[in-house]
Amino acid sequence: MPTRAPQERRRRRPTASGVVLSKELITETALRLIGEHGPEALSVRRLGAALGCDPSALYRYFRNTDDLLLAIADRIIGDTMVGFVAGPDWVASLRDMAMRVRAGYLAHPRAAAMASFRVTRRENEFRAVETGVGLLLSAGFPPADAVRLYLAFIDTVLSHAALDAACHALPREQREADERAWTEAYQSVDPESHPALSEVRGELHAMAESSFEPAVDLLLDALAAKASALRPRT
Amino acid sequence: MPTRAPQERRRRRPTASGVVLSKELITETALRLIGEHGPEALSVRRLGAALGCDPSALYRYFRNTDDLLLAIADRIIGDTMVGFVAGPDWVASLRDMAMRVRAGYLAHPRAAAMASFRVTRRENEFRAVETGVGLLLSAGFPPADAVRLYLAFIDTVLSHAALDAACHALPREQREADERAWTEAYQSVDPESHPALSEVRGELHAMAESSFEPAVDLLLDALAAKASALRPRT
DNA sequence: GCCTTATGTCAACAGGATTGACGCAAGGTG
DNA sequence: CACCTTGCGTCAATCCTGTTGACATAAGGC
Repeated sequence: MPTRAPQERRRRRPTASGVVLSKELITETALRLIGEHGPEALSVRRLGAALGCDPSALYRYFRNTDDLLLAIADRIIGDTMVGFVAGPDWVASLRDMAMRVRAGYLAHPRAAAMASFRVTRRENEFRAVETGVGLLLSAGFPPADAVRLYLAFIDTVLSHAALDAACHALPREQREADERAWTEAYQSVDPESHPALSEVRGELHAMAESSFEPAVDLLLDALAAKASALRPRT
Repeated sequence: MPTRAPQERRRRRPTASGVVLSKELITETALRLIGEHGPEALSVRRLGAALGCDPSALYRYFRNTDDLLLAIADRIIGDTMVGFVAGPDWVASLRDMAMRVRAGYLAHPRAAAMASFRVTRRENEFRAVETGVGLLLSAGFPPADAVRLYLAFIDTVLSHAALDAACHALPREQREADERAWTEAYQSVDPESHPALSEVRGELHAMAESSFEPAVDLLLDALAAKASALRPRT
């Protein structure tokens, strides 16, 4: 008879409220907590209460809160990349990756704001790096360039996604006030002291929109140009 | 006799240690504290200790710690763009702007990390938009494009700077652990399941570095290419 | 059925932000 | 010069936070 894997062998004693804890249940609950009540709602005490266990029980599963945070971040990465398959067109595939990451962050705006700049060192991040670097290698970049360019790409994607997520996490009134600023406050600039702003006055409303797609497309343009410089004729 | 401005009229009683408090002294001390002892050294208690006053005295000057943080952020923005003048080369000028923003954020990472996603709508932001849009107009872009492209540019700069700042704001152990991950944990990948990672193994240390300059340069490359497509021969 | 040990619980600690009451002294006023 | 208002520094208290060590108990292999 096959012995079960060690991590499945672990005994899971139910808590006082009858729940059986697991890493998965904890990260899920944490994500739900953040989504419902904001990032400041995430504390070991509140998480324990939401799970129906003593706060200190969490330390049997995560070394500390940072460890928990990384697990949450990795779960978001995993969710966003579910069902993704790299196609033959590396630029289109990277673009698909970018749009997925953004969608994943927008689905959990508040968690994204906390975790977007961390290296999770976990399986899902592993796979994302593998995929992205693989695409750049397939484009013909040598390893050193593939790594550097992937980093520039993914950081742009992650940080822009975090920016979008942060905006979505703002209270509605504040977000609308920020948007109105571009179409109202900025309209009455003095042409003398601010000639450029005055000249583009009619277009400033575009500043209220997300720059995610333009920025990613500019970056992909630059990558494509670099790649075709590598192989002048294909 | 001219009456002094209300804010100058305020009485400033010296603290027990003889210091006379002010908004300026408090923000300066907070920045010094962060610079000397790391970002986690900023707490009301420690700030009070550094100033030689009771922690609660700070609440006479700032509504709460968030208010204090915004004051600090505003000071950083001001410092960042001091002395900047746009030159004739629009690409170089945008690059200069980018590097200044980053330097300003990195000098005070924690404050930057917390405030970088907000729209200030104050004079400094005003001037930055004026300058940046003006540079793109001078490059020959029509108003609508100048606005959209400036947005993509500045968001990339701001969000990458925030990303860098956020990494620098991490406690040292966490940051070092994140960096080590690329040279250690990621080294032992299975070549079978992760062929691309395995191929670039020797270059992964680059992932621990900042992608700010590569990303900004890629974006500027793309902008320059777009501009020269506008005016094939100058 | 026993023994090991994983794991949930409890109590405690240090340090965080914030607030309300208190009282000193700074400064305008007469 | 003396008085009175009030700005503001101080103190003490409250309620949070993460984290740890001792303890108890049940799960599961034998």
